[in-house]
Amino acid sequence: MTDQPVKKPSRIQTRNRRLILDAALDVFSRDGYGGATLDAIAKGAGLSKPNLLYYFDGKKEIYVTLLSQLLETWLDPLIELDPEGDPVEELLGYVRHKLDISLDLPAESKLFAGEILQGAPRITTHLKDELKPLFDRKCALIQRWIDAGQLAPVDPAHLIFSIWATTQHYADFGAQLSVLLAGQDPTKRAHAHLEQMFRQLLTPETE
Amino acid sequence: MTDQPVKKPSRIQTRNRRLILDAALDVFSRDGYGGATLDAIAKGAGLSKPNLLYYFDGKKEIYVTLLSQLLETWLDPLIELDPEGDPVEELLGYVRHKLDISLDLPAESKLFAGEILQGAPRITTHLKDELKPLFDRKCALIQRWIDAGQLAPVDPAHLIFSIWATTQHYADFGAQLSVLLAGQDPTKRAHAHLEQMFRQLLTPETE
DNA sequence: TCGTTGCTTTACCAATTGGTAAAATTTTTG
DNA sequence: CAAAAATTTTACCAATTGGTAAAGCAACGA
Repeated sequence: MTDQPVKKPSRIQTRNRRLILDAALDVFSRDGYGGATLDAIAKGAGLSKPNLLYYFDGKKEIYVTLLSQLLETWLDPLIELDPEGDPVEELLGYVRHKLDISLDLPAESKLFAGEILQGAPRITTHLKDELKPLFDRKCALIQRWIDAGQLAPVDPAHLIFSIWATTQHYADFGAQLSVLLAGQDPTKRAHAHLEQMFRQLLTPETE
Repeated sequence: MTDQPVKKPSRIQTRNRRLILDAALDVFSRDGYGGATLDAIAKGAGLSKPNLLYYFDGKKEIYVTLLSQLLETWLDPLIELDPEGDPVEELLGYVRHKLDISLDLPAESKLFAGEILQGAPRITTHLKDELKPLFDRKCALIQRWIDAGQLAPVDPAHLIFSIWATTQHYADFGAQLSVLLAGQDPTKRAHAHLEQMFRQLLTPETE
């Protein structure tokens, strides 16, 4: 069973692949998959186009690599929901964490949103294999918390959707926000608002 | 001041422009602006490409026409927020209405989301001139309701963002939802969940 | 019925795009 | 250092794309 034709990558390889992926994130998130060009990515990475294609097999592979790496970062905070912790605080912590990510890494969020928007044609497999099982586990956990009376009765799946929607909104619709808020920084108020909303929704009635 | 070189459009014109815009909505919302092609739109409309360009001056004009028509439909339900009605019910009605639109017209929602996602480069003007003033007026209205004690104290702007985010999510992230919910229809539970969440958030404390 | 106008088709085209072949160069290794 | 391997450049190319020119056809008012 010694099938390891995979050599460890050279320093040059790691550096250039990194450069390419960074540039690609910029371009793909700004122009969408269809609007992005290899020339733009190559330019952004400071490489020639054929050189770029020496590291990746094509436009699609760059894109998919980017997305699947991203998906892991994306799932992490959800994984960290601790069954042992206080349910309300765990979920509010998740909201905070998600919002921080959206505010700090809008390009990543946009890339992901753009792919889903177009029907997720290139990552449905990843969604099914990685996101779905995790999602199901966390829904079950939330349901257990509710059954134990530690959480107000909410629909676990749609609660998660609401968290995703409200937090991602600050990244994905950033262009709209900056028009509507006339450029003022939404960070503090966003945090306060989501905290208020979800705390009220989740806190169980203590009679 | 008799400057009216604008003739009323012929029946053929209205029909073909409609055909084109319908096809364009399909293509743009599925492939994004950059990924969409005039050939695909022409094919969808059942016209030749040059024929299509007889009705519109180019790709961009089709797209912008589509978006600005859409923006009006988009603003309508917000306009209808009635200062005379019961605040909580008015806002919950808005949530319901928005959710219905997302569920019924996902392509429209996706088109809009896609444009914002890419920084709204082609409709910032529209946003500033039409959406912003309306948004400001409605924020002020919500604030008045709060001051009158008819609504729990929330941040008006971020409340609106949350409504937009949660309702649009069902259209824009439809591909993700259908993976996570394994195809079951989210309609009923979505309505119930959002009603529960926003009612709780908005109902003022009656002590 | 004729001429004007409006609509459609045919035949193009220049620019861009994703991608390749192979030579030239640099880096690593024995 | 010399050979082998890895990396980069140069020179391409076929397909696609947004768009045009101009001829053909249809409709309609006088």
